[in-house]
Amino acid sequence: MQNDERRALLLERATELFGEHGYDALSMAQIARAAKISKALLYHYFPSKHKLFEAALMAGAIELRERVQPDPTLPPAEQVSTTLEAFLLWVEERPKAYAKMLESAGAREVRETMGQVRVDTAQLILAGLGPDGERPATRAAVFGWLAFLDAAILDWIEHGDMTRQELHAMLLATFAGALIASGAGGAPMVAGQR
Amino acid sequence: MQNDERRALLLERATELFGEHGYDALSMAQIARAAKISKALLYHYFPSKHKLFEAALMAGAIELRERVQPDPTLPPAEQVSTTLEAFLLWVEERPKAYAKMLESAGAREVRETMGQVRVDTAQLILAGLGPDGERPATRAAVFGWLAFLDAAILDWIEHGDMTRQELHAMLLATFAGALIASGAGGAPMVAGQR
DNA sequence: CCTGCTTGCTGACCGCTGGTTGACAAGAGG
DNA sequence: CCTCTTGTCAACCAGCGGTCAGCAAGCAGG
Repeated sequence: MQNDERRALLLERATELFGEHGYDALSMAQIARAAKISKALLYHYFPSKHKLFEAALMAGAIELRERVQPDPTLPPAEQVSTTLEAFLLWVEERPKAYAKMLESAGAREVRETMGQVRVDTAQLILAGLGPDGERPATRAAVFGWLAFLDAAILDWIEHGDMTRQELHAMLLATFAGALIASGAGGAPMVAGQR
Repeated sequence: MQNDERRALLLERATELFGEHGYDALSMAQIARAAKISKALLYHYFPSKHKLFEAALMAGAIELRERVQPDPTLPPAEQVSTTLEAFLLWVEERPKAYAKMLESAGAREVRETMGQVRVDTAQLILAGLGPDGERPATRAAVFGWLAFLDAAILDWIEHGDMTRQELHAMLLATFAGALIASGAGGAPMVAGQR
């Protein structure tokens, strides 16, 4: 079998399995068994479990980024709203996998990688806030809100008793509230995509 | 050495080490070596790593609960404010250990335990909110805010460029903002201790 | 046809982890 | 003196992430 073809196949299968079991409940031996190859061959294509997970994560992140790309012709507040909506739609398509990915963020080996993703996202939002984005309280508020976002989404997925529209409105209002609470003018809410 | 005495000593030492290294970066063999006993003896006192961690966590939780107990003679809004202040003071005394505990929450084996702690905390806050506490959006908002709280605290610990007063004001305003965003009246903010 | 090199692939192994077990030493009570 | 309980540990287990020597097959050159 060709090198690239097999690699792509393995990545696809691994992505699926990670989304089903999470990072630390899934062993390399299991992945190899599911793909009907030896563990050593799996290590031939991916140098470590951490890197394999990263590759699977990045594949998803690229697709997500395309889907939530804000429309720069819209006013800033609209951009935030539609980007958030696109994000929630994306989550709604794969709720269990998203939940497992959030869980996996706590695993020792991938904590730093996932943390970096969050830092990048926060930086994007902060950059859109202009000078307010440099104030420590605003930085903490944006980090806090990203955690709020994920926790609220987990609750949404788990209980299933809210509409996407309700959640969207609550998240958006909380974002504005957090910015105001941090002392930022909260004026030009420019979009931050994920 | 007496049974209870040794057990207490081991618990103390383990609490210290967990606060220093986190759950998954610390092995039972290391704990045993630090206490100058064999691993098997450690397992004689605590049936599993998970239970040992739980015991260490509970010891801290009891102390914390005493310190943040709200004064029921104060008006509800005051109770929230002073409880939050007491909590931040507690964190400020052991910032690194608190951060490590938050990190440890992601480890597979203790995730459920830590999740339960958070559910209990949320329940306490929701109970204080009266009828609004039963609305799905408010429940999600409270869960979200608890995550906001921890993320903002991590940012505060990591960067060290905010005063406790600033953080306190930001967290309190965000809490009110989240409640309003969830559609709750936000009126009688009754205290929820940790 | 044979030889030799590359390439895809594997079984067996390593050090570590959380967790278990059988046995030894010591003190108490008869 | 014997026995029973209690504290203690070395040695072991299966599973983990990760490594390595070597097999099998296809292709090139003589």
